[in-house]
Order: sequence, then structure tokens, then C-alpha cells
Amino acid sequence: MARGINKVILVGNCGQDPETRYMPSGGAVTNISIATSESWKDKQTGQPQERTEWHRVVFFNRLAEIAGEYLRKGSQVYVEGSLRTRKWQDQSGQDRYTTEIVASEMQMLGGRTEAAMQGRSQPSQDSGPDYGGGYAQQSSAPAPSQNYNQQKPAPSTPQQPQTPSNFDSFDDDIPF
Amino acid sequence: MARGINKVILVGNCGQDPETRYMPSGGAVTNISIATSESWKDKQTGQPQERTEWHRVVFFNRLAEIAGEYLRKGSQVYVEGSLRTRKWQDQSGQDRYTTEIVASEMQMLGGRTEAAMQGRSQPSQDSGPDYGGGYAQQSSAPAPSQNYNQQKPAPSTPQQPQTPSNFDSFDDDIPF
Amino acid sequence: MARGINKVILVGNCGQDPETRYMPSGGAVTNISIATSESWKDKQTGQPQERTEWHRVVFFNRLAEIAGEYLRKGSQVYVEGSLRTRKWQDQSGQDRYTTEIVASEMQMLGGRTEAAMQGRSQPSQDSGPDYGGGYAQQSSAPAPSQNYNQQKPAPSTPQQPQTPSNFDSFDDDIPF
Amino acid sequence: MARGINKVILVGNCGQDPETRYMPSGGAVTNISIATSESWKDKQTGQPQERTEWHRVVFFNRLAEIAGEYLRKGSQVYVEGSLRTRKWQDQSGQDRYTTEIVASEMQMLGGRTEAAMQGRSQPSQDSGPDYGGGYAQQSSAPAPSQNYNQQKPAPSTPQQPQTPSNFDSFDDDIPF
DNA sequence: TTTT
DNA sequence: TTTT
Repeated sequence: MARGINKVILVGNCGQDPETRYMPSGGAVTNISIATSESWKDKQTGQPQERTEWHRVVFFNRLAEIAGEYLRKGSQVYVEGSLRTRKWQDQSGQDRYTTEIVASEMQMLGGRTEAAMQGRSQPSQDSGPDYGGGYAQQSSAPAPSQNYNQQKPAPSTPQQPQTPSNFDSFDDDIPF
Repeated sequence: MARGINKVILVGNCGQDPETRYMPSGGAVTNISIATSESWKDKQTGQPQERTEWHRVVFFNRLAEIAGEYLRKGSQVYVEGSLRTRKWQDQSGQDRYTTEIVASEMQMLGGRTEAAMQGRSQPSQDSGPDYGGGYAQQSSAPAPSQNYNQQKPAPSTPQQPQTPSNFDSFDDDIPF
Repeated sequence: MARGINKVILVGNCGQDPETRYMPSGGAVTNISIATSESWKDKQTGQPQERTEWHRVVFFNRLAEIAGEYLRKGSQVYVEGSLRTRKWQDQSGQDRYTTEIVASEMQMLGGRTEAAMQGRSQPSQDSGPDYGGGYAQQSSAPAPSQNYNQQKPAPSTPQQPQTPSNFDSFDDDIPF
Repeated sequence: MARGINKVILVGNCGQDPETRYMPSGGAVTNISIATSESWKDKQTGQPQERTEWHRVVFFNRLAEIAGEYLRKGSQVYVEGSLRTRKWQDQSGQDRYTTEIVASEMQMLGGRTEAAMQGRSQPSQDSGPDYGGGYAQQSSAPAPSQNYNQQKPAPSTPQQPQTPSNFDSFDDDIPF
């Protein structure tokens, strides 16, 4: 159930190969960064301007497996999901916040040729033999907490996703 | 022009009255925080769970004036916009990031009664006599960067309303 | 699975009370018409113009029960779904087509006051005692085809509320 | 201005080359049909099922020119727009209705390789030398009525199309 | 870090 | 009529 609508729709390109990890439960978690960009001419100078926006996207479970297997650096992808801002502590113990899109639907874009030319080297894993397309949808259950990879329990809010213990290592994963 | 789609759709309630400032150019900038929430039952314990997500939304120019005048704490609102992550430096000079929704469209929800009961005290400003509705759409020009006038951007959460501890108290903050 | 994205998002008001029927399987099917409108000034004459668009929305199963119970003429509602064009034959045997939005998510808008003032007389049915909110989401199973039980699908408009001739009269139909 | 939200988002493939015509005003109007499809397994029989949905999309003015020039049969495309149901009379004078998506934004998907392999034979027209991408956005003015039905462009006049004269000829254009 |  |  929900009160309110929290919906994000992205079409963009993966900045790098997806990273897949596993939660203690065994469920997969895949992270990607998607770029969208916008260009315009400066009104004063007439100079062409461009701004690229990077979006952190996280997939869970089955969707994480599919994303991990089929997406690659440069892949064009449609993602639908919701915004989630996670709180974590940096080395100095200060609260910091990261906003991500928790994906509920994903679809690869660009047909066969495109996919064929992407040359998938070393797929992260197998999602099973029966999946043959570039589409996947998350079950509508609430996204699981993202406490894979963690050494100690999260200190703060109970029902929220656990703050990954060692956010330094997580932090190192953030390319910006 | 753009490459990619970067779209956010929110329906939620304002956590507080909007804050309107002005850029050197004279253009208005209005910030609000919108809450969306989700509730479910824990699969193990069966306990009801709730998570409220707070979204920082920024309006520019005409849309900022309308938002500043018509929205109030508790207002239910539809917002469409795009994600933008801004980089700023905290006191210690460290890079930090804040993700906001730059609104391109806004519409007040909940009809006349609702609006009437919201008792708009001290409207921030006038948007002119001919505006009579709860709808507004931004011109499609790229949003200006938002470093007008201010010393340090605040991080996402500190200046936001606190996440309510339970739903009853949250309800009390909202006039319906 | 899907190839492609087929998504509709509507926020509007119900033109009349919902109609709920039952499929042979026992599953509920609810139909509503939602109005959205747009107004502008004619560029030549400067005259105010308005266009109201009516959307046929169909809900299935659990969502149909909730829509049937909670929505009423005038209710403001958020609907998300997908487009489906159904083919049928008119009396003369000619093929005709009707486009509907098959809802996958629904949320009532306008808070308690709003809902309270809508005075729900004769709810179509009961959806059970434990539902207390204005939100519902369809399971992701493909919607069943809607030719249960009935002889001839009606064309799109005849059974819809008439488009109001002007905005004042339209207002009178809606309880706010 | 608007009351309500009327939004459609499609990602799909063009069923055939776009058709571009010109309104008396000189503004272009382009029609395409976009397919989206969904597949699933029948719950009883376990048989794989597929349903393809066809969406009529109409572009106006600049967007129509771009769509006409860059899209081709098979092109994968993102379209955002709004639903509009038009009323028209068939040969026997009966009222009939057609629902279309009036596009406000369009973006070609699938990158260079993809586009290159689509081998654009006979582009419908020129949209000018400075357009080099697969993206376009409509001005936010209300969609004009659709009375193309003229063979000759009247190149000079302002971009707002006139009100339609009749729809009989339009009838002939509908491929279903 | 992607893409055009 | 597309696409997988």
C-alpha cells in the first residue's frame, strides 16, 4: 500500500558494467549508473551547453540478476522505479545521504543488432535458461533492505534498509 | 535537446510551507519537500511497516511563484520534473551531493473544499490577478543552475521536516 | 514479459459512479470514466477555450472491488495503467474499436475531508473489512479479456457522461 | 492550463514508415503506429500467449517534421504525449471515435548502429540542416485540431493549425 | 563513467 | 503493420 506516487522513468546509457552482489538471504542486488543528458544553447552567448546527469539505479532479486547478466557499459536501457534516499555515515561519523532509483521494471533498448554489437564479455552470472529477452519486471513486493555485504548491524532506523555497515567500501564504489 | 529521458512523477503532501527566494536575475526559486509513503506487512513478523520518503522539489520562475503562492504545508500536489544532483562543499570543504526534482509541471490536488480548508495565511507573493487554478507548467527552457544568492547549499535532510515516527502523528500534521 | 512500454498516467475526476460487474470466474470488473481538461486562449481571437477529454478506465479483480467501493462521481483519482484497444461488432456487424486504460494502480486523491464530503451512498459492494486507504495496486498478471458476460460492448462515448457545454455546469457536477 | 493529468508514455516499434501531411497553415502532421507487446503463459494450459497493442500517434509541426524524417518502419521510439479521442462520421453518417496519442516528446532509441542499419530511403522531407539528433520536444501549446487533408504545404503561415473542416477524408486514412 |  |  502507499500514500502518494513516487515514480521515476529513465531512458539512458549505462556508464559502466553493472555490479552484482548478494544479500545474506541469497537475493541479488545490482547497481548501475545511467546517464541522461541535455543540451541547449546559452541564451546570452549562444554557446552550446551540455549537462549530463548520472542516476544511481539499484535492482533487487530477479531483476538484479537480469540486469547483471544483460546490461553492459554503454547499454541503452529503460528503467522505471521509485526514489529512495538512504542515510549513511561517512568516516567522520557525519550523516550523509544518497538518492537512488529502486528499479521495479527494466527493459533493454535497441534491438538485436545493437545487443549483438555490445559483445557481452563475462556475464556476471546466469539467470537461468528460460530467459530470452531484455525485459523484466519486479514483483510488487516492497524492495528488500539492502544490507548485503555487511559486517555489522545498522545503528539507526529499524524498518529501513540497513545502513550498510561499512560505507567506506560502499563509498568507494561511487564514481562521483 | 536531450539524449535520454529523465522523468519523475510525484503525488504527495508538502511537509511544510514552500520557501521562495529570488535569483539575481529576478527569477523566483521555490523549494518544497514532498512526502510519499509506503506501508506493508513484514513477511516474517507480520508487523505493519511504514516508510516515508521525502523529496526535495525545486521550482523556477513562474512555476516558483505559483508554487510559493498556492502550496502550503499539507497540500497534496502532483509534480512532474527531472532529477538533478547538485554538488556542493560542506564546511570542511568536502564534496557533497544533493538530489532534487526540478519541477516542470505542478498541479494542486483535492479541489475547492480542500483548498478552502487549507487557509492560506500570508501568501508569499502575488503571481498576478489572472491566475485562478492549481495548475502550472514550466517553459521548456533548461532550468538555471541554482547557486543564486546563497552561501552554502544545505544537505538534503537537515532542513527537511523530520520523518514522522508513526502515522498518527503524521496525520496530525496534515489538514485532512 | 513485454517488449515495449505502454503506460498511461491520469489524474482526473470520475464522471459518474463506477459500474461493477462480475466475470464468470467471479472476478470483479469495474468501469469508470475520468475527465481531464485543458484550457487555453485562442491565439487569434483571445477567446478562452476548453477541451475536456474523457477516458474509459477498466479495473479488474481486487482493484475493481476497491474502485467500485471507494470511487464516486466527482472523485479525484490517480490511475496508472496501459492502453488497450478492443475490437467489437456493432449492430450492422461492422468492426468497431474502443480504447480503454486497463488500470494497474489507483489512488484516491484529496484527503479525508474530501472523501468525507463525497458521501458515499450505496457502495457497490464490500471489499472486506481490512482495507482502509485509497490506494491499490494490481497484481502484475496480464489483464483478462473483457468479454465476460455481455452481448455487445458499447461504443466509447454513448455510455459516457456528456461533455459539459461549459465549465460552470461541469463544476456543478463535481462536489468541490 | 489544465485540470488533471493526461499522460502517455510509449516505447515501441513503428509498424510502418511515418506519413506526413500538411495543414493549410503549413504546419506538418505526421502519423505513425507504434506496437507494444506483452507475452505470458496461459495459467490453465501453460501455452505461451502474446498480445500486440497498436498505438496511433500523431505529431504536429516541428515534431511532425522530425518524426517524418527520422522514423522508419521498425524504428524503436520513445513517445510521450496525451490521449485524445476524436469523433468522426463514417460513410453511413454514424458517429465513430478514434483514440490517439498526441505526441509532445519523441526520442529515437537504439543509437548509431541501429539508426545506420535502418537505411533511410526517401526521407519524407527536410527538417533543416541544424538538426542532428533523434530527440524533439513539442512546444507546450495545446494540440491543434487535426485537419490536414491538404496535399500542398502553405509554407509561410504561423505554426498553429486551423480547426478541421471535415473528417470524411480522414476516415479513409484509418487503417482499421 | 555513457551517449550524441 | 513492428519487434522478440
